Amino acid sequence: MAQHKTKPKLDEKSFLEQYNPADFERPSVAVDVVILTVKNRQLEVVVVKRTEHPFFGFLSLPGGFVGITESLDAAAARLLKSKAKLERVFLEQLYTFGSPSRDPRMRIIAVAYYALVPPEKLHGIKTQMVSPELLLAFDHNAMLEIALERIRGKLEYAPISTELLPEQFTLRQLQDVHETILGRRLNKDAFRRKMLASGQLTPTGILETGQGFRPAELFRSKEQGTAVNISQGQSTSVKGSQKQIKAKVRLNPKKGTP
Amino acid sequence: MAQHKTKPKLDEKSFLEQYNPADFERPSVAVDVVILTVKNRQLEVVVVKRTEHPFFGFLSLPGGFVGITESLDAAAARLLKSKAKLERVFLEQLYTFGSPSRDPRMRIIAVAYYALVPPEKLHGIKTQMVSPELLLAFDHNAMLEIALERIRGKLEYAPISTELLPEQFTLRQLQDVHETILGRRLNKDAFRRKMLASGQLTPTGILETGQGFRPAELFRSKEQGTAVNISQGQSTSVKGSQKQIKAKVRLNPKKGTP
DNA sequence: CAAATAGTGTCTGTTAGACACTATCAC
DNA sequence: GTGATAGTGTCTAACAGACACTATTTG
Repeated sequence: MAQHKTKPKLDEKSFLEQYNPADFERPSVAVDVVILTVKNRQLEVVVVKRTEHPFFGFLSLPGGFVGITESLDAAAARLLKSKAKLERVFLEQLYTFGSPSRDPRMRIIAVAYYALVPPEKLHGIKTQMVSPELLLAFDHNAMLEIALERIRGKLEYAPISTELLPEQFTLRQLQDVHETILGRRLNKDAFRRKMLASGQLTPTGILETGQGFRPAELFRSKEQGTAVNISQGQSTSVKGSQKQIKAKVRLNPKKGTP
Repeated sequence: MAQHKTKPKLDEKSFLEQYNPADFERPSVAVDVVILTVKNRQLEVVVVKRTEHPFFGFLSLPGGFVGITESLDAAAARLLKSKAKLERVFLEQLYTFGSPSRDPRMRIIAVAYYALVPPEKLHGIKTQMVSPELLLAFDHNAMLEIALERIRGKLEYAPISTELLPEQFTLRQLQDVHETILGRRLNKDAFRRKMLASGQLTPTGILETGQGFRPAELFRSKEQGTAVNISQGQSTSVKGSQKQIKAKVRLNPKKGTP
């Protein structure tokens, strides 16, 4: 055997010798979070670069162990805050991954969560475009895939798409988000009708400006609250401005003067 | 406390410092299974009587700890077999419950599964009618509630209702199952049209007999496989008879002589 | 024959897709 | 005015609900 390979090779073996997984009575439980956003008609996911073995140098989803007195939801919210500085965003449990071989070090059962956030809240946070080429550590590609399936399905009956937009948005922006998630174009008229009839949107009477064409009315989502209620921190209102839209307070003539 | 044996030097200091299995308090991980069936137009769930504290004497869902080398799916399948003698049935992961106080003894994280089985497979197994009066131990009422939500939602797009019927069944039986799960009556014509158009059913050309009125054609579900594939045991075909139906092999005149 | 349910045909109301048209901004 | 998109109106196709009608069994 070549012994002179002095490169500090990952000493996984000695770890396993010392802590044989077969001796463990209990698995560890971790939480991994699929944090998704839509930016420029493109799905992106928050990733971190691994600095430890296994998958050293690979990208992975942010994750961490669940404290012994901490609920799963609280652990997910804590990770969201510590790894992506996110605090009051849509967060929901996704699926639990428990293959005995999913982590070569030891038995770790991972409860996956997914979060939806507008891109404005991710300044300075590392993201990657969601694509078939994206390679993640562990079974994190499976987690990402299941998260996408979940939101695609949920899009049809739950008002989750507004979680990916600023507080105020136009119907065109909302349609862009839907088209990006579903990966196909949608009918404009039908989309408008369905959204307006759903009762999930509140018209603000404010029109966007600065677009070079007829301005659209801004809407906001009816208060729904996040899926996971974190009873820490207080209700801070989200900034309602987006880069290409400068909302000017002006009544929609249609609403004001019939 | 110098040990006689020096700890092996590991490259992954941070990993060991943070997650030394000897120091890190880990939760136990259990699997609980919501086993549902429909009997006489009534939803029923498999329960066991607790013989230990806490909730001594209460009813609970069948459950047990996950083996250290066992996948979650395998643990659920094992419990299904040991507690209800069920082997090749629809089984799917539901949700993971991790409140630190959900078990007063110790921290136990429970991965809930749900299974759908025809009532014929539950001879000798204790079940309870699903009703608001049913009181279960721990957070098992929440598990049951989430299982019901899941199947109600899934009924609309997935062929899961056939899992609650014998291999061959009439459209009326299928509609009964749907009505029981949804808790409301459905339109007969629309139900027939939708089911036949869905491509999920295969007509057998066989008619039921002994009903005292015009016999209905028997259908079977197109092979789909169970959600959780258990690679133990072999493919045994399910008995196709139900108590009130004696299927006689006779061609459906409509199909044979147009 | 009567009773009871299976299965078919048809009308209607709702909704999504398609398309045409008008409205309103920046330039 | 021109260019571009917002928003409305209307026709059509697909489909679910409703109901009437025929078909087929047991007794």
